[in-house]
Amino acid sequence: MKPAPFDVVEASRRVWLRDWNSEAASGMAVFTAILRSFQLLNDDVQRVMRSHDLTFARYEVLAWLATDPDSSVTLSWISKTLRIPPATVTDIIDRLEQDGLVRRAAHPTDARTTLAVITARGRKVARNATSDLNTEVYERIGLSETQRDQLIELLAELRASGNEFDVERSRQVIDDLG
Amino acid sequence: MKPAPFDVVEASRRVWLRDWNSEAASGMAVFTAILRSFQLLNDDVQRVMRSHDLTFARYEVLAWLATDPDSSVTLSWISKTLRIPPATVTDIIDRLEQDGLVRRAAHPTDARTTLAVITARGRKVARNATSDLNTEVYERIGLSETQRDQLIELLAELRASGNEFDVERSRQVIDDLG
DNA sequence: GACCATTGTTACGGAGCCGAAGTAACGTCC
DNA sequence: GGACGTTACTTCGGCTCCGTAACAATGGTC
Repeated sequence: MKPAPFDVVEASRRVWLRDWNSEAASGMAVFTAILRSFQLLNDDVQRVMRSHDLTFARYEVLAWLATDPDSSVTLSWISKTLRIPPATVTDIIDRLEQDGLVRRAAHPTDARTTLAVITARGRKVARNATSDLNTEVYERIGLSETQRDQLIELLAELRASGNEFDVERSRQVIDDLG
Repeated sequence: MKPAPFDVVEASRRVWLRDWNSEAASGMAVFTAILRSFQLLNDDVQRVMRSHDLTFARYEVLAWLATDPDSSVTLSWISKTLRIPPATVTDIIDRLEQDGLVRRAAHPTDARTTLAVITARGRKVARNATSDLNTEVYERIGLSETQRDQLIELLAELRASGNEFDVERSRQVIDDLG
């Protein structure tokens, strides 16, 4: 996509400062900047996804399944962790199953819950897609390592304050990964 | 929506550092952090939009029309500036027109182009929606003024390096606003 | 006047979200 | 051990936006 004729974030900010207040203006600028940055990167991500016959949502599920040592995960875990509505999880798993990348399995003790299990083919697809994402998008983001860290840190604070994840439990869970 | 059980960004980063390289890991973390921050704020934005019978895309168009002194703008300008595909612009204007918030008008000199003109009702709706967005989302973002500025600055650099907007022309255009 | 670019529209399928309803299984509390 | 509320997943219909492609009409250029 071609560049916009000007920086919409900065332009909007001027308008907001004129018509509203500085608190609203900076908040608006934060949201708009995040939205536009997302769109920018997402365009590239989608391109890679299409070349692997995936969508980002399907890829995300696959990627988590591929990293999990047990290679299986409950559908509700997917919904909670990736913040995907249950009805959409059903769609996604349907499609992944249909493509032979995942299969549904019964939970050993809880008859209500369904497990998603990655297949060998799914594992291969996940690995290839991630490899492409890395070289074609992630490694090309135009920021220094220091800037990336700052950005990640600021957004972590934004998310924590908005209760996007459980700050208390997070440390334990993550330490368990290592 | 309820918080995720842990910080997915940080968890993914550990996995990436184990399986790939630090460049890919920080890039992935940047994208994921932006995505999740967007989702977090967007949930609130959508809530406000729904209460005004708008979508964010329709609101954005309306808000720009409301601030423009001439109150009219070509459809192609909308497409380029807000990065909305032409076919979607047609949909959006159709709906705004149907709701009586905007009307189409012929361009005075170029018979190919169509102008979108905001109505009095559209102006009122835009103002109310913005007011709610400000108090219910933008003014509540959990970052200090300094942090917001840092964040906006980092994202501006990310966008500029990704050619999201025309850096050269942007200064002129924005100075013209003031 | 021929040629190409730009503008907007139409049509089609795909993806994900929303809301609401429904089924089935689990857990708890009296 | 039965009633009740909760949790897990599915189904359905509708909506919005995207991607692609084709098309008509106009404008600009050589």
